[in-house]
Amino acid sequence: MPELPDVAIFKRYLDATALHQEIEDVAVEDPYVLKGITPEALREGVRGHAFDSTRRHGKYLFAALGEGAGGVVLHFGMTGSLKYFQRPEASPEYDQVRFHFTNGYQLAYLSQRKLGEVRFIESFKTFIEERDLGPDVLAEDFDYERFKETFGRRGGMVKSALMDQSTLAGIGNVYSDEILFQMGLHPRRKVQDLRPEELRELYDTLQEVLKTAIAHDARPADFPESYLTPYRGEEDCPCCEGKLEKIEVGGRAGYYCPARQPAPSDLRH
DNA sequence: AGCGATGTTCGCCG
DNA sequence: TCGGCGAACATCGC
Repeated sequence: MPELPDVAIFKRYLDATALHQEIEDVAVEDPYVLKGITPEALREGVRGHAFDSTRRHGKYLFAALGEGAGGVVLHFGMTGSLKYFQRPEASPEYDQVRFHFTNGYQLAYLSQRKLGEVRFIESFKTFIEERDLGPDVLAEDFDYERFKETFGRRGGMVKSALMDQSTLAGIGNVYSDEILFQMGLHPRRKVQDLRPEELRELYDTLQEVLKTAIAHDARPADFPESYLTPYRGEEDCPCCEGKLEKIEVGGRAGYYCPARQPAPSDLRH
């Protein structure tokens, strides 16, 4: 479930495995996942270089080749991930792009449903601007003032606003539900109806939830017992004796606890 | 066999 | 100009 915490773990994984390894070749299984570049041009761009640092912005991971050589942007869609391996029998299914290193290892970009993308770009900063991505919600300089400026101006429902990547970068369907559950905020509350202290608490909660997820390697099974995510799709609420509700918000399935996250008055009649 | 799924984009409408 | 909505993208699992 590649949202910010998952991509943060992919970043750590790439940093611990494929960094500083000379790239010998690139194999593209399905060019469909390559956007804006041909397999040949990608190979031309990376061969002989090494990934020398990585950066993450929201759900995007950038692996830089260093010294103005550009780099590779990875986006994981709904089903993407990375695997670093050596022996052919360890080769994963659904690999779309493989970077072969001179040490005999490969880094595979996997995407079972091909909704992710791989790009070759010059500048990550430019890419972020062109994509119109909002601030990364775990960036150093993303303070409460910044949150108020961007998110606080939003109209619409709080769940939809949290998931809008041009407002805030990094939060998707699963973590928006978790953030709202932890705070006890109904997904259909209007952003403009939030009291100042609620807006402040939302900022604190979203940071706390994302950091907690990363601290648990973005593995829902390891999340604290008070977390909703492992219970998505199940009936019983982890916080009380009641049942979770499933509703549609902005075309996405949202799960919440009606007891903990009371509906706003304008939704009752 | 049909439907839903963790993501993004685009066009249409109010 | 923004937000809501539905469809589209590709594919798999239930």
